[in-house]
Amino acid sequence: MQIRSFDEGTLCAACPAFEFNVCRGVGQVAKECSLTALPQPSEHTILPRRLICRECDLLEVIPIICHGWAASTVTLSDGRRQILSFLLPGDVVSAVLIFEPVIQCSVEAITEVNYRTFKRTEVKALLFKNPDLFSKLSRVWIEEKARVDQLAVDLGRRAADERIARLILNLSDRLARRSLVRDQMMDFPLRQHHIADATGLTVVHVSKVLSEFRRAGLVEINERSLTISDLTGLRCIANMR
Amino acid sequence: MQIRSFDEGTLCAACPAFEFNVCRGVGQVAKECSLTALPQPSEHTILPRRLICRECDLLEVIPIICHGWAASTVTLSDGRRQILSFLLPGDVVSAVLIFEPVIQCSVEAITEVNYRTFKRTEVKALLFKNPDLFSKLSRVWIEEKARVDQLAVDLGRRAADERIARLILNLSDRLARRSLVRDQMMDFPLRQHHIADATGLTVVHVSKVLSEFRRAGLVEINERSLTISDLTGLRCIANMR
DNA sequence: CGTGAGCTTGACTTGTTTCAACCAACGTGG
DNA sequence: CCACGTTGGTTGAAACAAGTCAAGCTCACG
Repeated sequence: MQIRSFDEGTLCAACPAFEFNVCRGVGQVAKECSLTALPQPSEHTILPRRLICRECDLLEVIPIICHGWAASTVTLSDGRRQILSFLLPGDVVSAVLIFEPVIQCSVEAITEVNYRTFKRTEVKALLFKNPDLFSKLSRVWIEEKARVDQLAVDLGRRAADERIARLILNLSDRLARRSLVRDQMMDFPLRQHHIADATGLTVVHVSKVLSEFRRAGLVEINERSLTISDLTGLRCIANMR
Repeated sequence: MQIRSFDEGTLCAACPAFEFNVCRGVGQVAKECSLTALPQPSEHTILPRRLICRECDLLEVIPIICHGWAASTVTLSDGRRQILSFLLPGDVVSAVLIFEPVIQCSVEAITEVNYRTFKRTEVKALLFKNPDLFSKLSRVWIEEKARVDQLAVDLGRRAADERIARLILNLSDRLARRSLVRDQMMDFPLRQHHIADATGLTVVHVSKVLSEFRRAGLVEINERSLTISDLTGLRCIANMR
């Protein structure tokens, strides 16, 4: 299964921001989302572990992921790292960039990542002319905020197994909305250290919990792909306990 | 020291959202922020521990705190609670409400709270006519997001004493911007359970850490007020370790 | 063939929670 | 007036979840 990429039609419906990606070259979609006014976005490809941008960078541009996974991260002076969100195909790197040129966290490619960038000034101008686009982008923005809120609750008040179970379920949901899940099986390029950094745990502990999940028949992980074998069980761990 | 209220001129400068509060009745400020088009906001006062709104409420209105402290909280089914932010005089309850009527967390008064509400439709309409107001509100929105991001990092990657030190310093900064700090002394209506819920710790542990801080001569807390006696020391604990 | 990144496992340590008891302040109602 | 419950804070002992350290394994890569 190699569906780390995007299915344009579906994504456009599931993920408002993605309209940016397809606003050129895909006639049908372009008409729908009235973004044809934007000039051709510039396209970039970067290797795993490389940075798309780094903390405090001045970006005159809004990057949107087209292909691959990335993570937005914050690193403390002593090396501790927190991943604030995983970016999937169709995600805006950060909706904040629409109004503010300086980004507060680094964005690192997990897989090979292909992304396109739009000039902020142009997007902003278009935004005011087009209330439909405006409401779509504000939804993106609101969802982004809701996810960090949720993350804070998870990190503040949930145990290790809950956090990991929820991470898996969240990713699975987001991938499913992009039609990137088939039979509970999905592409899963995360290393355990990504999971650790996203859940505020250590790699060692993540390994132990994941082994436990596997032993309990909840998930199977191999070859950069993950299958949820016991959805109910996983949900159960994720919600309560 | 009883400065839990606001100094209108200062707040208006320090805190864009506060202009909403003063847009009526304060001629000078009203002219500056061109919000006179908005009808008189409705005013409310509620007692400590009461809710301003609850999770999933449908709010056709945007509340802004004028006086007192509140907290926006999320509560899990088993009673675990996480405070996502403390709301001080001049704060919008949640910038999300400008575009989205349903609020994702409860907002609870800590002290007696006085707040005013503005109809979302009216604010929204005004927003499009007034790019200056727009950019001010987007700054509020961005700051709100930055704070949750920071919270997530703290909860994910920092130890108990760091979290508590940072909470105190953050509040002190925000109060200082509102001229509510004199000689490192500020009104501090938080109970230890608020600190616990904000830092993802237990009340017992908060008590221990705070006692430690007091013993080390970092802070003094009494009678609902807090003094930072050793700013450098506190900063040191907050940043590194 | 060596090197480095990633994963697993076990033994041990530590930070935080849990449980419990106790005290102080406060308001309420008899 | 006292008795009482409630809320908030403190402290200590024991339990536990997660971290640290360390060793060993696989795999990919040059």
